[in-house]
Amino acid sequence: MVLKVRKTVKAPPGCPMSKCMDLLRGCWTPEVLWSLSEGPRRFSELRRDNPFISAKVMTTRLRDLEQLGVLTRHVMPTSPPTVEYELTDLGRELLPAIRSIVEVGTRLLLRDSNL
Amino acid sequence: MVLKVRKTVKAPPGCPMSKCMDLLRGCWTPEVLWSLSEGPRRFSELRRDNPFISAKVMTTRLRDLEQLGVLTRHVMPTSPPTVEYELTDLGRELLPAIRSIVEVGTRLLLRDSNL
DNA sequence: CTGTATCCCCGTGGATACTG
DNA sequence: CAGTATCCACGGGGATACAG
Repeated sequence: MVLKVRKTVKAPPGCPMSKCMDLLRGCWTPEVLWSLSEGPRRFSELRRDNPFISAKVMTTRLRDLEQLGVLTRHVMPTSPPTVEYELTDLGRELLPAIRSIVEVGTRLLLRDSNL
Repeated sequence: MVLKVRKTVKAPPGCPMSKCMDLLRGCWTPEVLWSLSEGPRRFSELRRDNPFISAKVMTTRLRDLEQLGVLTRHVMPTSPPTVEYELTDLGRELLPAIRSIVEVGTRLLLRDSNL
């Protein structure tokens, strides 16, 4: 076994932009958070919301985001199991940025179709 | 020589968020665009603005962004050479999203230091 | 001053099969 | 239902040296 010594630093700490981007890392992350913006959702619901995200990636993103304190994972003792994900306060703080991204993207798409 | 046949599709076309994120690809991209938000800048100025971005990556990002129509590259016939980069209209449309990212990040940083 | 050319590492993500 | 386990491909990015 080898310890990871390598620095993973991609941007200097203390920079506002990277502070935010670090939480949005992974090109599917904004989509997942967006799905959660209206309230708690279950794993299968998230998958239905984003049919192009594989189960593996979905799980990875959710685990990472949980680790970062962006969302919470709540397992209910049912059978079959039910798991609910919900944004934390920190997660909700990211929504304005994501909303901007969506708005800009929407405008660009409209532009395209009007050409 | 091998032809690239593999699909590079990361998100379905027609999705607003990916429409915007495609233009912001690369974790240094927002920083570069942010540096250009106040007007045209030269290569060396951009490097000074973002001392953590290597020359190679800076060039790569600038070339990609030029290709995408986000900025223009203007070479002046001086010696030594002078090159100026400037946002296009499309590039300026991305600024609101980037501004949001910066704002959120700033708020998170302030929070941290107030703890 | 404005880049190129290598080389290499690592994270993200796709595909597929399998599980409690 | 809610994941895991593998394996693999690709692209971004760091480091360093070199170039017109």
